[in-house]
Amino acid sequence: MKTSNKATAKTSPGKQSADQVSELTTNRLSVYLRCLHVLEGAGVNTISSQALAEQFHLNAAQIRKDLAYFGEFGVRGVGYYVRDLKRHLRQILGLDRRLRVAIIGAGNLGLALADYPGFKQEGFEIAALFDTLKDKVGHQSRSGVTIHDIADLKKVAKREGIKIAVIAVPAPFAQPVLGLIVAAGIKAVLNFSPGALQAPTDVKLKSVDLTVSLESLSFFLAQGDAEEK
Amino acid sequence: MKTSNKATAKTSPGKQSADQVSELTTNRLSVYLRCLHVLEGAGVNTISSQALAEQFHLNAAQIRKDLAYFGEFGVRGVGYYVRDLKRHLRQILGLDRRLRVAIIGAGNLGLALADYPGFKQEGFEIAALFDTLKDKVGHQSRSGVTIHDIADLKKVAKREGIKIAVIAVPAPFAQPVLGLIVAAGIKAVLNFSPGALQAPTDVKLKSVDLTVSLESLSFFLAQGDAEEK
DNA sequence: TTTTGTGAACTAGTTCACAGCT
DNA sequence: AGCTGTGAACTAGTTCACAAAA
Repeated sequence: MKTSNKATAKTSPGKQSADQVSELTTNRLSVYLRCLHVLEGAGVNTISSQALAEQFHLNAAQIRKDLAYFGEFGVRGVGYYVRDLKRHLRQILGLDRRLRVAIIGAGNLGLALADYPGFKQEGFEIAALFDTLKDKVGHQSRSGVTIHDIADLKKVAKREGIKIAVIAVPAPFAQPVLGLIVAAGIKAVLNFSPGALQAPTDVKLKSVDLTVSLESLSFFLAQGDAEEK
Repeated sequence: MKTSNKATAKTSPGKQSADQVSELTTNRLSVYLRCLHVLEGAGVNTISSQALAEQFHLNAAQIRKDLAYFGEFGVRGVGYYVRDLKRHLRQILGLDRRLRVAIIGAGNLGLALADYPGFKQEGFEIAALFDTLKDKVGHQSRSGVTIHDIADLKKVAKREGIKIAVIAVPAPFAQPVLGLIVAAGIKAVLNFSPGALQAPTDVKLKSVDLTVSLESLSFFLAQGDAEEK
């Protein structure tokens, strides 16, 4: 990084400004971290962007550019030290701490997510489930997560230090539930219910819409059928 | 559509060329269709792109452009007829037929997806579950979907006319399972396991990576914490 | 020599703005 | 008058290609 850098006024000159990092970039950081896990497991100490790109079907220039937003982690002529870069990425992604998650909706999907092993892996901890049904409240998921009354969301969220909420309720309840989440002071939400939700700008809402995904696949199939004559 | 259109050689001039429609566009078509469901339910007969955009927080020009890829569905001075456009969108998305889906992996997530009501809604039908565990094979999900041995995937897929596969197995099995899916002649796959998979070009693979989604939220929280002083 | 970090070039996607149809 | 359909302008994202560092 040249110090005589005239353009693109960076707010904090050292690194970690993250002024306006695209979501596509942050998603890729997560992918890179997973690649590094694999490499570390294979006993690799150092990796070039080129080699990383080839091994995991990525683009070398993009890897370098994504990483360069946050600092100079590479060594010219060598590449990146796997352990070092992994540590940096975990720190950038905020994974260097336990992140407590609440799942709203103790139906099929909510309970499945609560027991999903992939979450625990990288520092996420399912701290609570919430539902409205009286005969679910007080019980636990298979893995031992307690189901609370959704009316207690704010109280339990504060007590348990919950930072992320997952919406797994039927579509008509999604927007009101989001309201409760926002009122509880939670700033990051992963939504599994179909349809767009409206959230304040200081709350990060990410949606996984299974219907849209499936219909997109259906479109692909319909096109294929139409084209082949 | 002017007939004196010189550039951008369309393969089939009438409509429905869909030469190279972006995935972002097809995802939005699915969103539009859902909006139209709502409007139809509310008894609305006709809607302008402007009104549609305002009501559902979309962009009017984008709606028009997305739709114009596939034909001239609007009426100048009026807008779009809700019932008509809905029918067109269902046809474009290939939803004017039952689409049979198989879920591979009868664990928590697979079983939850099998019973997910959102799927049945728009013509999708969960026709079969697959697993390797002998004590699961032969049983049924809560909603009555039979669990087959994954070794029978090809046979059952042919018999049941399965067009879409959903991967809900632990990460290490995802790539080999995809191999079986491809060998069974299924051309559209929705993958829930973390990590990138390699598929032939004639197979459409769509991945929902929960880890990436959560880590992206974590990044957002980490940035917020770092900036507020 | 090898490989990073990065301006420049390119490609994709979105929004504007308006001619032309109803 | 009202609204679509669409080139043109703009914005975002990706890839190239190379100077500078180790």
